[in-house]
Amino acid sequence: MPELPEAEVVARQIRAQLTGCRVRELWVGRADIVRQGYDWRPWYVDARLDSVARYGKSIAMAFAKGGETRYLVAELGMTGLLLFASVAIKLPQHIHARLVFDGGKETELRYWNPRRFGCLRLLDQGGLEQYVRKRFGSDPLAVTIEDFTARIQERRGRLKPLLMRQQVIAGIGNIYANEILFRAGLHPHARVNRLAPSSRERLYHVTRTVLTEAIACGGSSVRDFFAPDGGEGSYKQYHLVYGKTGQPCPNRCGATIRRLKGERSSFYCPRCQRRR
DNA sequence: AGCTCTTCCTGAAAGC
DNA sequence: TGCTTTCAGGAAGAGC
Repeated sequence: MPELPEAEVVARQIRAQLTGCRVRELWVGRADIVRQGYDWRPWYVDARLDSVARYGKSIAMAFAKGGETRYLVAELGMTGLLLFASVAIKLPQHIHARLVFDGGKETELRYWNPRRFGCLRLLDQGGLEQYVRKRFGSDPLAVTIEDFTARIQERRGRLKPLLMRQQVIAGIGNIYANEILFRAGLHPHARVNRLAPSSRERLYHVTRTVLTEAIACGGSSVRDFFAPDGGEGSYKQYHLVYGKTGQPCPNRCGATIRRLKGERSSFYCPRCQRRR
């Protein structure tokens, strides 16, 4: 499941490989995968890929043509991938869209998504701004410690859902939320507004460290994450709690990792992550 | 505001 | 072995 680090790896590879290339064709295999702007497909022909950005877990490609800029935004959902054609050839099913650039096989990008929790959007400048404003809060790698703690302390609920709330902090999903909370020594159900200032600051730094390290590793390939070039991320080997129910706590505290019931897989150490 | 439940969807894994 | 059932999960929306 691509989260911020995986999306960042995807954006970087596309940026390196395809920036400046001209679109020959935008092929869409199933119309319902394009959630917004389906009728704008023809515009993209002959446009050039100008830049690639990441918002939370989404990847936004900016195309330029005749002084105008439009965007193709990809939400990967759980199982979505953007793959260069040479890689996608191994995954013939579930390719819902293809972006064909001038220059042959190495310059084709395919959107693969078997479960289709995810979509594509074709947006103009205003559409992109609205999309970003509505859905994405602060980027954890760009936000200052002051903004981060201010955003957090005014909230009332539990810590883990807040950390995964895209409108507040954008890009963190279940895997990294679990890893961050363990490393910060904070319980998933800790009350956000009762965190000590030192805990909030620790959370800020741990979040950035975990995400930065994960990006440097190329992300986590937990089930089926592949970068556009087919590479797998290696950060999974540094996971301390995710998917490790019953195993001894990596801090050697003597407790075993638990999984909270009635909730989407929260993995934590009951001794190292106290609720207070 | 925040919490829980439901929906979307497919393939892997578990159950019989 | 082969069929059926369950489950996982990001995000959005409904209802409380």
